[in-house]
Amino acid sequence: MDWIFEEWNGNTAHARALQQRLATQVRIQDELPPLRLIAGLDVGFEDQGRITRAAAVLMDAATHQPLAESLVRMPTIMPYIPGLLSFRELPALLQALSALPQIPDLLMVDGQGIAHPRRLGVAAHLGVVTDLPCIGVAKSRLVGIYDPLGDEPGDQVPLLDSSGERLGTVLRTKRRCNPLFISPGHKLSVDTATALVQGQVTRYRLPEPTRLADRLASQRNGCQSVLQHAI
DNA sequence: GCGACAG
DNA sequence: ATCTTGTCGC
Repeated sequence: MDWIFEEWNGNTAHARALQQRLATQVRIQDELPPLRLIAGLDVGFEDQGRITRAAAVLMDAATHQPLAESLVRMPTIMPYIPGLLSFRELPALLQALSALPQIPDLLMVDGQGIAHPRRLGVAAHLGVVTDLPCIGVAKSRLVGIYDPLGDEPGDQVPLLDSSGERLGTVLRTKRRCNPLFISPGHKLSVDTATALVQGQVTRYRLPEPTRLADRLASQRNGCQSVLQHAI
């Protein structure tokens, strides 16, 4: 259990088995408590990947304004392996989340939710571990099939399992930009997750929470605060 | 066996 | 993800 957060022992079979057990705890539901605070989360790297940086940005859900932010750095514990991303990023993400001054009502993570080979993408894993509503906002596809989608912002098509099961939504948020792959991580449904993401999109491809977290976690353009009054 | 493959 | 300049288009 904790072995994977300590020192990566190369046992991918064990990691996959753990994912299958945790996927059992993912809850997909329509009801969602009133939300005032959303946290956007993302991870970046420094020193050629040896250092992992995780950023969390606390947002006012209604105004899209950042209220607080946190940035943590720690040694990278394992390499990137498709399907096992959460084990690589979760430790840092949990630290960044706990460093926020308040507990958010909803999390939006850069990566997949249940649109994953074993239904436990990083957003689903983080949701189960924290027991908070969580949405996966990925910039590209890991699994699933989908039909071509329109060019207008708001256009969307379902992301399906090979057996036709609904995994998420392929959503166009901006013209001439590749679509986003939205999937529930925990405590919400595909439709709720999609609507909530759309509600946080302004003029950019990414919804504000993950857009700001991405900006903060990224090594490029230095480590700038995303808080307005901080400039 | 061959390709696909979040970040 | 990250290494990197200019460049095409709104």
